[in-house]
Amino acid sequence: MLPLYLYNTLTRQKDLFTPLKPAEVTLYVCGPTVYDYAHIGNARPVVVFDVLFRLLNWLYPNVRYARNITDIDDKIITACAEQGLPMESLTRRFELAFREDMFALNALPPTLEPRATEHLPQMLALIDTLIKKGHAYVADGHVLFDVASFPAYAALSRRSAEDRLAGARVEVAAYKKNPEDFVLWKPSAPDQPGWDSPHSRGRPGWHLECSAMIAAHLGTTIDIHGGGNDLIFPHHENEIAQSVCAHDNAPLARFWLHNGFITVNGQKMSKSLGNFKTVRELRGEHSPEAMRWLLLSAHYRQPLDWTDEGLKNARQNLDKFYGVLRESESEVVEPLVDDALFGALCDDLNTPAAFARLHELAADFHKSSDAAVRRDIKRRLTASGLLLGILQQDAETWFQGGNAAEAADIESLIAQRAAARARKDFQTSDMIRDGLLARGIVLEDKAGQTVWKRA
RNA sequence: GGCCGGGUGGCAGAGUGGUCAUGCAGAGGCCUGCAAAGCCUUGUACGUCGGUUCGAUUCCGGUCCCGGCCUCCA
Repeated sequence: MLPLYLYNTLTRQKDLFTPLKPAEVTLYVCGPTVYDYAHIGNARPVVVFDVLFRLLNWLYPNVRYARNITDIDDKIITACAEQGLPMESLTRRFELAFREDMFALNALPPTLEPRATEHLPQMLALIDTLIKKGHAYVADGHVLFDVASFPAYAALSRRSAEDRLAGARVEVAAYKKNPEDFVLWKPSAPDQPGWDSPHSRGRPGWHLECSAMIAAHLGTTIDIHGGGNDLIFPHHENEIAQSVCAHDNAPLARFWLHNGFITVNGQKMSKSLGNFKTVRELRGEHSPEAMRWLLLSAHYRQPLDWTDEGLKNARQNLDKFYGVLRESESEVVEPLVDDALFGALCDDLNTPAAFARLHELAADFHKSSDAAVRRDIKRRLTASGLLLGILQQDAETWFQGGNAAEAADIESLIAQRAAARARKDFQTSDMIRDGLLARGIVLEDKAGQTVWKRA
């Protein structure tokens, strides 16, 4: 078994990964706040950590992967008020949309998708523990985490207390003992959703659900915690503070992984710039598989620029591999793990290097006329596709799409063209080919057979 | 201001102390009736200034840019 190295934000280096328990891996990734459609930036961690999930599943017999659904949050409350909707109808709708979009991107469902609203008792118990242990205090119906009680605070982001003070720009609420103290529980106005608690009718604070759900489903210390790099501070710091203080200094996670951000045409996505790209909208215009390819075409920690050219490139690349799989398609092959590709993924999920290996395999395929060699390469491509979550479609479906009536028409024209070519009537055969091209159909003559694809 | 990344050939994007990343685009060729696909060939790339070294894009230091976080955010 190849060793897996992962870049750990905690140590700022690639560390050899081994799970706490030999045969089980626990993975938690911060999931969506369900108040709107997922944008392409939301999709990056989903796809990146999906590759990690697939890789871990290959390496370990039991991987438990939890990705939370944040269905209580001030943004949700605002959206509901604006749209006049009950909270649950809004959150369930966008939770479903999220699942559909991520499914389209071929991300495997996590083992668990716990909802915040279904873990109020656990969150309240956690608050209770923190108060009892002297890490939290009640003020004005709020419960606040006492940052001063946790000297190791902000170790993940490596910010000293002075640095944090220097950077603080937020107005300090009067009920806070210290500016950095963060809310574990806050009171709700009568028209806002709330739950009864000893402190007030209110709702959980920002970071609490992750700590509570990790403890409830995965354990006190998990192997890997993932999310976008914007979450390092303060979200993950606060999760750590809550969990570590509640659990007598047991670490929350051993490996912290963070993905980089996406820009669109070189610009940060923002609603004011109007360049906000939702997965839903994009997958109406582009192949979701090409989107996935593009998402994996840069290393996950690097920034990724989302462009039409990148999508076009992704699609062309996929054409190449489906072209290989299309040849001798009737042959069903057993997947065979390619060590070079597997090794690239084991080196901190180096998907660009993995893609380069894919190109090498395709070139070897075309250069060889040996059936055994070609079969071996197909097996490797198939296994690689399984790891990366690509190349899972039927090749003809990839190239031709689903329209059976049109396909029959095209096949009939191809037959007419073949007849014309047989009698060396190239004028007619070229006319048919040009006519198809005008319809966006590209023909390829190979080995006495003509195949077609959509341009 | 503090913390953290990054500056690689026309573009995208890996990586390494001293022979190739890879893909797209471009040029030439092979194959093809012609194409398409594929194959072959082709490009003095590593912000800048110093240092270490036999040798640095790769290590160290300075410097100039760019980006992210510090406030809701994947």
